[in-house]
Amino acid sequence: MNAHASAIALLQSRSLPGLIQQQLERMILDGELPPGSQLTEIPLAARLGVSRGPVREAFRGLEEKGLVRVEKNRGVFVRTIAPDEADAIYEVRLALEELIVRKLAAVPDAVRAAGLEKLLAEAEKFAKKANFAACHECNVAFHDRLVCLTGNPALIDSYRRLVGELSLFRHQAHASIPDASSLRASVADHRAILAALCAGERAMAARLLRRHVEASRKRLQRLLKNQ
Amino acid sequence: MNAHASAIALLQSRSLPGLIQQQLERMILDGELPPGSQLTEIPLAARLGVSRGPVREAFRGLEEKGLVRVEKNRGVFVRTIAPDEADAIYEVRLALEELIVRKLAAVPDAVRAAGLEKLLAEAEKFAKKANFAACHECNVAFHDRLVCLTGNPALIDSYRRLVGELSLFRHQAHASIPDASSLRASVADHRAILAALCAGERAMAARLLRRHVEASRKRLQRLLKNQ
DNA sequence: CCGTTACAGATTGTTGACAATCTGCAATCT
DNA sequence: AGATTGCAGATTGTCAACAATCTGTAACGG
Repeated sequence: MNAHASAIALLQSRSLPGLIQQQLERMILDGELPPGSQLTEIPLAARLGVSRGPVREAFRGLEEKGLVRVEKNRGVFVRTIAPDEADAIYEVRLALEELIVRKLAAVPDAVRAAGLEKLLAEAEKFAKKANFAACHECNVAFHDRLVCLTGNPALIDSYRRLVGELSLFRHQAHASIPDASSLRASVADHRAILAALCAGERAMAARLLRRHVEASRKRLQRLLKNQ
Repeated sequence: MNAHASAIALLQSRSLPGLIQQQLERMILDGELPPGSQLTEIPLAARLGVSRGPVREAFRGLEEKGLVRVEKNRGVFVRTIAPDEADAIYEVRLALEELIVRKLAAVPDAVRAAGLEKLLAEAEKFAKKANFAACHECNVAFHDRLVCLTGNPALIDSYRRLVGELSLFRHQAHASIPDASSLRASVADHRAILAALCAGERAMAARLLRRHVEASRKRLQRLLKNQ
């Protein structure tokens, strides 16, 4: 009965275009559909076993979300992001991250109760095992957990959108997963940030986070220049 | 020929769903379609002289933009925003505004060259003439011009989205246009902020802006409690 | 009299078909 | 040979029809 209830809830909550959009979004963010590649309606609809209508509706949602670019009478393409744009996105992200730590440093108990150390421990485990994809996933999840802890829906939405676009840029730079040393540095940064937050040291947490984000930005920009 | 060229450009650039979305967006932000009201496909399609398909696509875009809420098999409704949510939105907006002034205070020449005084003078003129709708429009335009001056597309997008949602909340509170004294206070605030920006006084501009946004937030929250 | 159920109208969800547009290739002309 | 034109195939844009779902109403039974 529990399974039934959840199935019913799934059918009621998400419409078909919504599910298609979610699926495509995952594929784009995972890099299965690389930036610049075209999404053609007919093969996609056939592969998903639906008609073109719902697929087109999903496209509109993805466009508004900034993940695809629609060219009239030509087709829809996974969005490409110029280095300047990526820089601009990083700038906004930094402002939001500062808001996040400002809010979280005010509620250290909530941060401690969130069990973020476990996530970091997992990241370290993956790094040791050289499972860099999983490690990177943990690192992304860390930031997402932080923003979710703020409980501010507008902040969560805005932040996730930016992170998604940056993920796109990372794929475009053919660096879907950062290299091992970058990953380890990130995990260490996260540990320091978490410690500062749990101690309620707002200024320290903000400084660490700024350095953390800036380092990530520079790494990616340098990578793109070389390539 | 120039007219022809622009007509062609219009047809090429914007698709039919895009135009419908733009039109609906305007109507929602102008308060013609109040929060909570339903958008039914058939009458809308009939009124615009198109079929339901493009209208549905426009709905998806509006949903992703946070302007409507889609309930499966029930319909789409102009989004309503709870006071808590509005507060949360204000919080993010403030963080973005701080980024805006930080950036603009670094380029006072560009700010001076933007001709914002003219906009403020117009706002004052409208206030004197008791044309409060036009005055409010100028005030909104002032903020929009500021964010555009940053030249950061991600910042512009994020900011506009928040402002749109706040506009929705204002309509919902039956305060589509602030009262006369609020408007005049806003114009005065804008003058002070502009002066600080032109002088490159970053800290002063940030302080003024924070007070300005906070005042606006409190005004709206109080209004909603009374009503 | 109140709650339940069956039904009719209306609205949304999805589909397949048709029209308009684009793309690549081959034939033609200079 | 190189550029231009015309055409066939493929893809997108739009539409109208059909199926599924919801809403309000009226009949029915307790």
